[in-house]
Amino acid sequence: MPATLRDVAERAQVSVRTVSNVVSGYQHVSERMRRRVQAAIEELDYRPNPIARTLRTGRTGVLALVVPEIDVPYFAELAREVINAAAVVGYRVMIDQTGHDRDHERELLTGTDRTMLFDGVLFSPLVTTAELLEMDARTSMPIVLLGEHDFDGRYDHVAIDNVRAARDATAHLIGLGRHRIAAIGAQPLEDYATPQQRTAGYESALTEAGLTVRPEYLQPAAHYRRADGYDAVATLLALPEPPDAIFCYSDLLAMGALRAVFDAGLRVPEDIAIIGVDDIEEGRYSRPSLSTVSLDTPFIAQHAVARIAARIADPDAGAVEVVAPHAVIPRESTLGGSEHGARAGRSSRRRPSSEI
Amino acid sequence: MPATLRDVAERAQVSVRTVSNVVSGYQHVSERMRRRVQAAIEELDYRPNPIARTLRTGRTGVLALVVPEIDVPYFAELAREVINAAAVVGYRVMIDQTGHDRDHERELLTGTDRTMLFDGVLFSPLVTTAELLEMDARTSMPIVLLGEHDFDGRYDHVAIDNVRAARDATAHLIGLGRHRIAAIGAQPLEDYATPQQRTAGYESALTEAGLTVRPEYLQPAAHYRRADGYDAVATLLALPEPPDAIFCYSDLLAMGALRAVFDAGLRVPEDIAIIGVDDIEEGRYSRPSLSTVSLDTPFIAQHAVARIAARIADPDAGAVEVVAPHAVIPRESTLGGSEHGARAGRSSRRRPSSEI
DNA sequence: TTGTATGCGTTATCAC
DNA sequence: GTGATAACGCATACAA
Repeated sequence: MPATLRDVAERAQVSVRTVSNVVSGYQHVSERMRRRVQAAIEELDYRPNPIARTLRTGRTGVLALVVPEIDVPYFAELAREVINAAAVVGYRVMIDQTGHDRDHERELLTGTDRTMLFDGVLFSPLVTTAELLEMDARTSMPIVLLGEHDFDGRYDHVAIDNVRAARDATAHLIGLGRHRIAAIGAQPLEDYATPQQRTAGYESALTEAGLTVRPEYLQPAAHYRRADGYDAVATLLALPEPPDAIFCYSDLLAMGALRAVFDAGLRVPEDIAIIGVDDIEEGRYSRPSLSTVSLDTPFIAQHAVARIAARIADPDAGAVEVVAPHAVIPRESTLGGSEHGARAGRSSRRRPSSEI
Repeated sequence: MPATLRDVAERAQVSVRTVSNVVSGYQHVSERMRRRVQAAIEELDYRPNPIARTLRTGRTGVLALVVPEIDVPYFAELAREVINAAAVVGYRVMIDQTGHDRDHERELLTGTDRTMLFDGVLFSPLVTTAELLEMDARTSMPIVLLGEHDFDGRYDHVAIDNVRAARDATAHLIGLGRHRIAAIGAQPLEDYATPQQRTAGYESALTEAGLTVRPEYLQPAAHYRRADGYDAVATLLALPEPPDAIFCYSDLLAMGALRAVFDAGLRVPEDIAIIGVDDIEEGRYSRPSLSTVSLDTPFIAQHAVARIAARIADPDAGAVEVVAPHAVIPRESTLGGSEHGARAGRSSRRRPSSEI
């Protein structure tokens, strides 16, 4: 049976009020009292009950980070940074995995969920813009959206300029002299914002360069995992005129694509150049190392935590949008080279800037 | 202001007791009452406060999963499975990242941590056996150890037979006809159990095969990340007589090793065969695909959750040890082949068995 | 500066 | 089957 505040008070011959003051570091406590209480606390091995404290104060000190799948490296790396950033300002993080389940996502946002014990949620959503806007923003808890863009300003979010990122990636491929440029990751049946924006950027880069947009080069991917990238490449290679470059909407898709091209007996980048998005660590060690668009994950994490803390402090403040920088990182999968050991692209993590 | 039980009671003209009964699905409630209460609940959009419930019942419904780094794929994949397994039995999971900080680990175990709001912890430890045993098991919360072995039976744990796994991996390399077999991942300065056990297995396999154990072939690795594997290989290749095979204590080390061998202008497996441990998805797509010892992560997750649930239900029950099966999965990094497209080793996840 | 008393929203123990 | 009421452990308004 753990000791309570009252136990300590009895032991130290003081009131619970005083003990509480000591525990929460209240200023106006005499040194004598403080020592007496402190002694009792240690003798009884007293530790405050966070649940009771929360019931009283209404704050849990816990943030939720909601991601589709925690074992997708980008989300895992994001989670790592978020946990660290949150710790700095005294928050713990609870990771929630939606598994692409839209009901689960909605439940979290609307607060229907019964086990809602966090002060705010950092949400890396799949749910559509439309659905989010449908929700009554008043009743739901503090939310910061991650990675999305183009909301109407009702929610805080730390966004990526998806359109520009996609355009930059595609432009990089065009700059290499490629003309048959495919894209993997579109999701025509759903109205998720991110893939749509990336497709828009991809197409605008082609158009700007005077290249025609070929529908058969726009390969959908159910999820953004390696197997999806692998399968998409198989489809592309079966085309009468296969692409000579592929822009993958995620690095993980690209890892699958890399292997698929290899399994087809072709070379990267000689036959097909490949670029991804995310700059996960895996891509710095793969063969060939993966060209990518780096998203500044520490930046995203820090700003997300700062935003949610501000939102919790003042629920009525206006929504803020922060755009995280991105940068094209060319490596072997587009530049080639290093066919035996340049240790290319293994540089440690840089701070990406917005410039390409 | 969210509605409370009392609000609902007033609205429905019943006592709070009755409302509580309806909410928690109590049996003996008349149909008429139930409907009346249900209506009031919906009208007021009432949702029970989990904090208050927890204060009363003493149970949070939350488990902590403690791992060194969430962005290490093995832990991310484990986390995914644990979250899923926990959801089945009605638990949520809070992921805690210790960042290799032993104080942090100890704090979690001894319950010094102030924000302790979970019913039990699944612990994938770095902390030593000795330190764990020092702690007073009575005062700490329900714990299940993951991946460790050879405790004295005071803690539940879901273990891997690390010695055998390492021996099997090494034996696989020996079976290929390799004689200069190195190992990466030892940590001579610390007394972590896992690396010690793997080293023991590695050495016993060599000895059994009549090969000499060469100290210079036992490469330490500070952590188990790609960069550590990369650097260790550099050291091994500088040896007067470099190895012709390497057993890496984790797949992630192996991914770094693969790239390092390539950067040195050598081939895997022709010049150096490589095998890892964990069977992370990344290794099924790498070039060459990675031979590994598969640990049955779903098995580990399910048993861990079952154990912790049992422990929570009966804190005084005897400690139980479960040993998860493992299996050597040979792929291109030891077998070779597929130098242009066999799609080898891309089979979907099997249930590994203990047989090699 | 410290003590007393009330309430946070539930569940559970009694009665009826 | 349902109603009143006492905890759960803490923080704080109000008194002293």
